[in-house]
This record gives sequence, C-alpha cells and structure tokens, in this order.
Amino acid sequence: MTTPALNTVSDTFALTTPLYYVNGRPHIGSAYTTMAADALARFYRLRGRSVLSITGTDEHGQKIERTAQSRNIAPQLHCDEMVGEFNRLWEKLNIQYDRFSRTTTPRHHLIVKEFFQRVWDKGDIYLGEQQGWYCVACEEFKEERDLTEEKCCTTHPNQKAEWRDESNYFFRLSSYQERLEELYSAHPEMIQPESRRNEVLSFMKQGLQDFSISRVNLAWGFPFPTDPDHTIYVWFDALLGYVTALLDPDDEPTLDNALKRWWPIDLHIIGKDISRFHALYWPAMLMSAGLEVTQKLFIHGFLTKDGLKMGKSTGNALDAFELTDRYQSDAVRYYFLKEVEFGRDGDFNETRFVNVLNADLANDLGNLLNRTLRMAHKYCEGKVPAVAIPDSDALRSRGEALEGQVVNAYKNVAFHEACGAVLGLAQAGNKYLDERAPWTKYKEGKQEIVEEILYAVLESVRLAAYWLSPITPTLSGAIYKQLGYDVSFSNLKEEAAITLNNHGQWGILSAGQIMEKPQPVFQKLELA
RNA sequence: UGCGGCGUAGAGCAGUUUGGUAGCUCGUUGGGCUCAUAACCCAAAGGUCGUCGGUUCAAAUCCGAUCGCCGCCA
Repeated sequence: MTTPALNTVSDTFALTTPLYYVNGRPHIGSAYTTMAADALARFYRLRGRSVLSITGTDEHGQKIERTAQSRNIAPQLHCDEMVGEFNRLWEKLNIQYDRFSRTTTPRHHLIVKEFFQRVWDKGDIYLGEQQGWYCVACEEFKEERDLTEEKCCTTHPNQKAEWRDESNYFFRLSSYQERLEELYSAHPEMIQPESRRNEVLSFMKQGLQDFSISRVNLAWGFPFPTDPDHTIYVWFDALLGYVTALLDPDDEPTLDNALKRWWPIDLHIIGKDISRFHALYWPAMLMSAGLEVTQKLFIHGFLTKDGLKMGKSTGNALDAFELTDRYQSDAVRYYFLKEVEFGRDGDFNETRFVNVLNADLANDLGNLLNRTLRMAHKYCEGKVPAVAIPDSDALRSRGEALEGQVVNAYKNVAFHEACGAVLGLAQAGNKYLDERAPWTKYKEGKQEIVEEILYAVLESVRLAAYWLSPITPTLSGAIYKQLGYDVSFSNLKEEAAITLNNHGQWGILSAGQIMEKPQPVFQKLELA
C-alpha cells in the first residue's frame, strides 16, 4: 500500500510490533501484541492517517542455528517454515499489516551494513574482551549471581548457561547515558506505561555499560563488516529490521530511501521482556548513526492462563491457532483488548472469555441491533426512518459524546476504555428502548415517535460498530451490512477508510436506506 | 540486601493524590417487559477494603509495623 508522498509528517503513522524471534511457532503473546498493533493501525486509518503497519521476524542467532540443527534442516528453511506459521496466524486473526520485515533478506543485509558503517565511523564500536556465563536462550551474558545452582538463568531454568571467554566488538552505550537521560526527562511520555518507564529509568540510573554487538563461532548471522571472524549480534541486526521495513518494495535498499517518508517511526509496541533493548540500546544506536529516535514506546504486560504462567514445560500454553479456530478472530481480539488493560498483565480464562463475549457482543450489542431491526421491519418496512432526532435526546447526546471518548482512548492505547465507552452506548440503547417502549407506541398509533426511537437506536448501533471496528472488524462489517451498507472493515484500505472518516459522527445513517432482515451478527459462544 | 508495584464481594477491577455513608463489569437470585440471539430493563444478596497498632469527631484512603504475591537490578 504505497501512496504518493504528499502528506506532511503528521499525516503518517508508522507503528511496529517486535520482529518475532522464529525459534518456534507463534504463541499467544505474539498474537496479543500483533492484535493490538493491528487495532491501532485500523484506528488511525479510520482517522484518515496514512498508516504503515509493520511486523516481521528476527531470524538470526545461535538459538535458531541450533534449533534448525536439531531439526536436521538448514536454518533458512527453518525460518521460512516459521514465517509461514506467523503469516497463517495473522490471517486467521484478521490482521492486516503493510510490511513483513525479515532479517535474513539481502536488502536487510544492505541496510545493516550501511547503518553499521555510520556507527563505526562515529567511533562507537571497539574490540573488547568478554567472559562469563552465556545463556543461549536469552542470547545474553549473565551475571553469576543471576544463575541457579545448575547454572541456568531464571527465565530458562532448563537450559544450562555456557562459559564463554571471547573477544567481542562493543557498542559504546555508555557514551549515550547523558543524552538518553536528557531525552527521557524532556519527554517522559515516550515510554508508556509509567511503571515500565520507571523501571527503565532506574536501570539507566545505575549506569549504562557498553554491550557487545558481535559473536564468534556463529555462522548464522551477518558477517561483521570489519572482521570476518565475527557475526553481528542478533539484536543489533534485529532492531534495524524496523528500518528495512520502511523501504517500498521497489526501492533501492539504502538508508536514505528507507528514511524518506515514515521516519521517525511513531510507535513501537512491545512486551515487557524486551523493553531495555527498545528503550535504551535502540535509541542510542540511532543517535550514534545520526537518526531521530522513535516517538513512543508502549510496553504491554504478559498473559497468564487461569492465573498461571504459560509455558511449554508446564504444558498449559494457550494455542493461538486453536483458540482462533474455535471462537473466531473477533472474539479473540475483543477478549484480550477489552478484558486486559493494555500495559498490565492479564489472564485468559475460558469461562470468563465466553461470558464476556456473550454479554458484550452477542447480548448488549448484537441483540440490540437484532431487536431494533426487527421492529424497523415490522413498523417501518425495513427502511431507515426519515426523522430528525432533537439535540436534547439523551441517546443522541450519548452517541455524540462517544467520538471524543473513543478517540482519546485509542490515542492512549487504552483499548479497554474504548470498548467500555462503546459498550456504554449499547447499554444505553437497550435502556432507551425499554423506557420508550416503541412496541407500545406503535400499538397506540404513534408512528412518528416510533420512527424517532428506532432511528436513534439504529444510529447508536452504527456508531458502536464503527468505533469497535478496529477491534472487531468482522462484526462491525456484519452490522454495517445489516444496516444496508456495502462496506468491509476487514479489508479496509486507505482509500476506503477515507470515505468512512466522518462516520464517527451522529446522523450518518440516511433516511430511506433499505436494511437487511435481522440475523444474529454475533452467535453466542458455548464453552467447548 | 536495593528500587518499585500489588493485596477491596465468587471472578476481574475502580476508589487511596485532595480522609467523611464501599463502587463498576461478569456471575448468582427475585421481579418486570415482550421488540429481541432464554435477550433486555429494574432490584436484591454478597466485602469488618491482607494483618496488627497509631493519628482523627471520622481511615480502604494518612502514619508505623507485619505477612503474602509480583516486577526491575545487563
């Protein structure tokens, strides 16, 4: 999706998920981040922004080399297979990305070389000694005191750390201590939420040390440009995948081309496990190369299942593929984005999952449309009534207030708030029907009042569907279809989104529009 | 050891900055309505706000101590 570069900087919005490490198949955590990014991308498209939604994979490093080895296949083949799995899941989840950035591509290699050269010329890379315990799973050196008696790091208690004594090239992170401190004290809002920001700041306060950006005895990586015995450390290469992603498909892979339109990136969405790399290493690397840093970093929490940490070893991992097959993408997207405050840890519980989906989407919203639409067919021949709703109407005021609330929520990456506001309108609609009882008014022959009531509720449902569409595109499309529109929120491209830009306002549903026969837009879920 | 967070009805959370009858969603129970996907609307039950002590006319909210859980410390 490329468009002419006519927009000013503020018209574009580039956001990223992490480039996922392809050690294994995608898990629910990766899905969580990607659903959030997709919802946000869809929101900004609705607002008329040019959006570049970036995801991808991080494919180098010892861990992948060994995983491929154990599977008896070439690393590249292993990566290709995993990429297929990621794509398959994103499709299932109705995720529309604009760029899928892979770190093993030749164009990425060229970007890395050019970037490396800038940092090298700046004098920020030097050869040093490093020895200590190395956890291959983390791809990091560990302090002795952080290891268990069996020499395992706490994150990977089943994998022994290895003693390494090697020469590595280091990046002078320490030189950037002051500039990073200045950056975050001038712009504290760059790291969200606050609790994570404080962790980053207190880590920084202890003093930043240089980190190694090369590895020896590792074939699966880009060769170190100035020393063929080394390969580039996987993180140095992976972060640059964000830059490579900005290239248009037919661009020469140069830094200038990559940076021409979308830089600086507006938002990185990441999990709390990689905040240090994104909040400290990455901006320092960018400063070294003379580039602007990313505008905002949003760090979300981890998911548990029934209150327990998920893990392969514990065997309680939630399979994102299965879950989506069973309940469909909208349900999965809605549950995680509505029921978990983004930034905090959250829990998956299947009973709660079913309860929430049924209560919110099937009953409050879906059934509201159903009952109103049925009346519209009984009382108004299935056409949108031609009436004007007075300013003073309570439901109308509520519908009009929604835009402000929801926009604010999405801008703050507070999906649960956006959902809450939308649901509030649906609940108000139900109550409004109950209080005004159009079925009674109809029997009394008060046709005009009936039409007013129905219009107000139908328009509220439309607004709710519209504002929920970043999260539940399929459902929103189904609602719009029943209301007589020919719009797909699922495959919303920039051009189509623009025609919908004003749909956040009250009064868009036009008189006389022929609506479909009511049919449940969201089937009730049952516990499997 | 250090820094930070959390502990409020069966579950998930808000309220703690600026003390003053304990609130929201889901679930449960009862009633209402009949347009609806047994749905929606109303109401009720359910909490000595981790524990102990202090300040105060009054504390979930302030102070001290204590227990438990979690995060960060390359």
